[in-house]
This record gives sequence, structure tokens and C-alpha cells, in this order.
Amino acid sequence: MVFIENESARKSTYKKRKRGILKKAKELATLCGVPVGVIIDSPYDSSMEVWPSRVDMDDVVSQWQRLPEMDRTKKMLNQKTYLEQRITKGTEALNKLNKENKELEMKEIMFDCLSGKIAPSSIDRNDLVGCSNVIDQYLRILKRRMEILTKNDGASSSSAHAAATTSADMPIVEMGSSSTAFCDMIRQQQMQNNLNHAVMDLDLD
Amino acid sequence: MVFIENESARKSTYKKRKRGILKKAKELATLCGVPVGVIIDSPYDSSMEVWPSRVDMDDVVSQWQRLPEMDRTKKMLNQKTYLEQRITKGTEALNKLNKENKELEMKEIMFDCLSGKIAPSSIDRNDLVGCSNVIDQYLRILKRRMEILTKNDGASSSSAHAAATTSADMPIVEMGSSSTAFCDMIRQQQMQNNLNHAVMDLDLD
DNA sequence: ATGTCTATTTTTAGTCA
DNA sequence: ATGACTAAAAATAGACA
Repeated sequence: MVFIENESARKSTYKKRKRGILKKAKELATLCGVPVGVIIDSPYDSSMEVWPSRVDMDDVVSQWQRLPEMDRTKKMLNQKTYLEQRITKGTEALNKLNKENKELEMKEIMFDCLSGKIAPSSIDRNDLVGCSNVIDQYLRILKRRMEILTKNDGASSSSAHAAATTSADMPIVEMGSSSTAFCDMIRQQQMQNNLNHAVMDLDLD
Repeated sequence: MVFIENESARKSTYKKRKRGILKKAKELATLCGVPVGVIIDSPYDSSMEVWPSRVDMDDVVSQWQRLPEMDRTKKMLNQKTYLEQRITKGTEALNKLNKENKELEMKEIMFDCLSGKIAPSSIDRNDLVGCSNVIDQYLRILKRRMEILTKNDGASSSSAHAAATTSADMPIVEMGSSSTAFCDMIRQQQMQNNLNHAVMDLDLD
């Protein structure tokens, strides 16, 4: 763990790892329903990277694009078996993608609905079922988050501040008002999300 | 990537992954000399996790706050835009996989046909078209390889060997020391392909 | 610069004490 | 709940196009 001297190697590493860390942040937020914020004073990118929860760079998909390369050392007699393996793998990946894609489509329908772009009544019957699954999922997360936010609403910002500084897990810096502002920003964002979800719920009931 | 319902599993995951993400943040800061800040509104730890790197969190945050509103909102894409991007990417990946999968299936049919496992006449009409494409492709490769091998017939076996192995278009059989044997094999294969191809042509007409 | 691929290292989920 | 362990999955460095 040392500063990378080589300019281009450093930049390359930066880009890769930045992607990695933002992905991690998103995962932590998703899996555990926890507000996470990341700020990177990006010297290689014209502006500063800010990541509030729920925004993900990209590339969850590219994993599936990477299917194992044809193994050219296999004997031709084995090729059939090999192809079968690949078909199995490919089909699995396909199903996974199909599933994910469908969920995304459901989500988009939901958002179109929210923005009034389409009327809830115009949604296809099948899609409604998918939508409600997605919504149920959102609601579970939402519920959990609401609990947390409500619980923290009563506490003053100073107590949060004090708590933060006494956590001994790792080096902690004194948090000033701007950090608090950042946290507030994250909360706002989540409140906004919550609101959206609530509206969706109403629309579909 | 879904919210973990089970309480204790979630907490366990949270702790592990929090450790992970903070480690990543430190690494990014160290390797690339970049100011990084992470905030986690830690519901399981009774306090908020804040991780500053070489610069104070406040510096990073206030720098972020100084950014023009435009830049800020530009970086934070809203959910809908984000979902649209993901859908586009997902669909692209899907198409790619579909295409690749179809080709693999064609190849498998072909090999089944070659090994006599299925009769050419039993092949679905649509598949026949796909098969013949695949076969044409194989034939082109074979032809090219034949040319190379024939041209090198006079030369030493090692050179023929080299020429053949550097053609990486298609998986090939493990080769013995004699290039003649290899040629024979290819010829046989090609004849068989021709035969099958012809049969299919007949079927299609 | 950008993306892809592969070999290697690292992280993580699950399990058990 | 905590820590240790392991198989499996993911991230990454380095090479290459």
C-alpha cells in the first residue's frame, strides 16, 4: 500500500478502484438499508465525485458479458460436451438477465406512472403483478428506513455529533456543520425516495 | 442485491462489509493520493461512521458544497434516468447473449448431426438456416487452413505445425507430430461437413 | 485513452465452535 | 452475538489490442 508513482498506472488504478468503491457503497446501502455517502475529490476527473445512495455507476451487467473464452486447447471430440456446458451457462446467465431486465422494466413503468407519463389504468395486466412485487420489495426497505429515520429524528444533531466522535473503530475527524449538512442531504434524498414510494403505493392500490 | 430480511444476518453482513468499504476507501486514498470521505449512518453501531482521509472530512464536504448547483445535480442522476440507462445496457447484453446462445445451439445441432445422434431430416426448419450459416463459417476457416497446410506440404513439419496453431479462429484437435495426419483429419472433417451441408441444402430446397 | 481478457489476490457468505 | 475457517464470488493488476 504505497502511493503509485507512475502517472498513468495511478490514473488507471484510480478509475478502476473508484468504480469498485462506489459499487461497494451501493451494495452496503442496498443490502443493509443504510444511508451511505461517498465523496471523492476527483483530480483525474474534471469534477468531484459524489455518491448519494441508490445511484450506481454502471456495469453490474458486464459481468455477464464476460463469458469464458472458447477454450482452444480442448479436443474436438470434447467440443460437444464443452458446447453443452457453455449453453447451460449461457442459458443461466440469460435467465438471470431476463429476470433482472424485467424488474427494471417494472421499475420504469412505476416511474412513468409517478411522473404522470402514463396512467396507472393503462398498465398491462401482467406488468401489474410484476410491479406489485417490486413495490413490495421497496416497501420492505422503506419500512426499515423509516424506522431508522424516525428514531433519529428525535435526537439533536449535537448528540449525533458527539456519538460520531466517540466511536473508536478508526480515526475519526471532528465533524463540523458541513458534514452534518451532507448527512442531511442524504436524509433528504431518502425522504424524497420514501415519498415517491408512498405515492406509488397509493396509485396502485 | 436485495435488502437482507434476516435481522442478524443483516447485521453481520453490515459489519463485514463496512470494514470492507472503509478499507477500500483507505486504499484508494493511499494508492492515488486522493481525498476520500465516507459517511455511514450506522444504525447498528449507535453512532455515525465517518472516515476522513488525508484531508479532513469537512474540507472534502465543504468543497463539495461549494460546487455550483448545476454540477451537483448533474452528478446525481435521478432514479428514472438511471434505470433507463440500466435497461439499455441490460437489453444490449441480453441481445448479445441471445445471439451467442443461438449460435452455440446451432453448433450443437451440427455436432449431434455429425455423430449421427440425430438425423438431419429431423432438424427444425429455422434451425437449418442457422446451421448452414455456422457450417459456412466453418468451411471458410477450413478452406483457409487447407491452403496454408497445402502450401507448406513441402516444408518441414514444424513449420506447418506453427502455421496451423497460429490460426486461432476455431478450436482444433490436439495435433500429433505429423502434419500429414492432421491434413487427413481436416480433409475427412471437411468431407463430412460437405456431406451434411449438402443434405441440409436438399432439405431446405 | 479505453476497453477486454486472464491470472492472481481479495472479499464475502455460510457454517461451525 | 463473536471469531475462525472455507468454498465460492468478486476485484484487481497487468498485458494486450
